[in-house]
Amino acid sequence: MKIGELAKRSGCSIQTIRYYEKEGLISAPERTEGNFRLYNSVVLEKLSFIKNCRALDLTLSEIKHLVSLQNSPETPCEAVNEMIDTHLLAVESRIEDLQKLHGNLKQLRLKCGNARSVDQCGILGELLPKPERSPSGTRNERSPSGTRK
Amino acid sequence: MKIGELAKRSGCSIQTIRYYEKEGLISAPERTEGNFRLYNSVVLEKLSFIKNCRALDLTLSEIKHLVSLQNSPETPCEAVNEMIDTHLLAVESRIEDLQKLHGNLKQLRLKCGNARSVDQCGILGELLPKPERSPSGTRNERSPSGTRK
DNA sequence: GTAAACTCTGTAGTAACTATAGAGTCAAGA
DNA sequence: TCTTGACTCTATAGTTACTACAGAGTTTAC
Ligand SMILES: [Zn+2]
Ligand SMILES: [Zn+2]
Ligand SMILES: [Zn+2]
Ligand SMILES: [Zn+2]
Repeated sequence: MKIGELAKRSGCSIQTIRYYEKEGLISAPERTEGNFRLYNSVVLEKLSFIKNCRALDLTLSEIKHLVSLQNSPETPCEAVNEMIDTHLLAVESRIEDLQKLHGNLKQLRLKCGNARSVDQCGILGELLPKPERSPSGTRNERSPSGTRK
Repeated sequence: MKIGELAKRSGCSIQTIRYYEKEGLISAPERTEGNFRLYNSVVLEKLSFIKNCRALDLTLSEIKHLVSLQNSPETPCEAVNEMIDTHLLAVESRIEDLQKLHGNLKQLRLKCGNARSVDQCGILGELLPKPERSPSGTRNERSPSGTRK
């Protein structure tokens, strides 16, 4: 099986397969005389494993870690559980962030009806820095919520 | 005000400020004789606007678009509303994806108690490709759910 | 024999920064 | 005045997980 067929059968692109090889997620296969990669069906399972992990948003480095664990089958699997737990926490916190963001966007959207001109746009107005409205006692330390991923 | 002070006052890092300048989000300021950037307080407002937008996860290119809209204040602000609406949809869909992911991870986590060895780990077992269990009628087209951002 | 289809390596691009390296500028103290 | 330290400059590389070439070589079919 050459790389093109493997790509079709695995659902990974040719470049992705070569990339995984370069990153050490799958081992370098034999080559034909003409230097073409030659795969057997075992690599299909490895790619499937990787795809399953990627579908859970595990990073390649985490997957690499899991692969290396599989190569020492007698060690305890605690590390696996921890990785999933850590991941769960990250996903949960990301969801919370996005929900806050969603609320902010919803609220912002309400600030403007249609058909105004840009300088009267309620949304743009809201995004501008708050004018220092009160002459006595400045308190302006609020930084807008928001997170990245 | 030199760039260091601007960084402190705006909450953006020095490199970020220079990056925004390179990307055309803020205009290039005057320079001192020694070639140091010299800012006035107007740029503080621009940076604040950008930060507010970034907190809503608007991309730099979207922000650039908003900035350019601000420079033609008489055009209708429809485009602003559309941008926010599009954004809302993207955030909502991302949240849904993550909630699915979260469910999958939770379920996966249940597959393994502690203190097993790697080759008996329920989690790793679950991540491996499903063995073609039934001898009659192969049906294995299920691709695992999951999304990226 | 030749054209099409395939594969190879290596490089650059993506988003929004961050982190250097190596050089120049400026203010204050000895 | 010299020097030290803090600051700034540009340019470049790194981050993540790929994708998309360019330019070359290989294989297959007609
Ligand atoms: Zn993780
Ligand atoms: Zn509007
Ligand atoms: Zn957007
Ligand atoms: Zn386990």
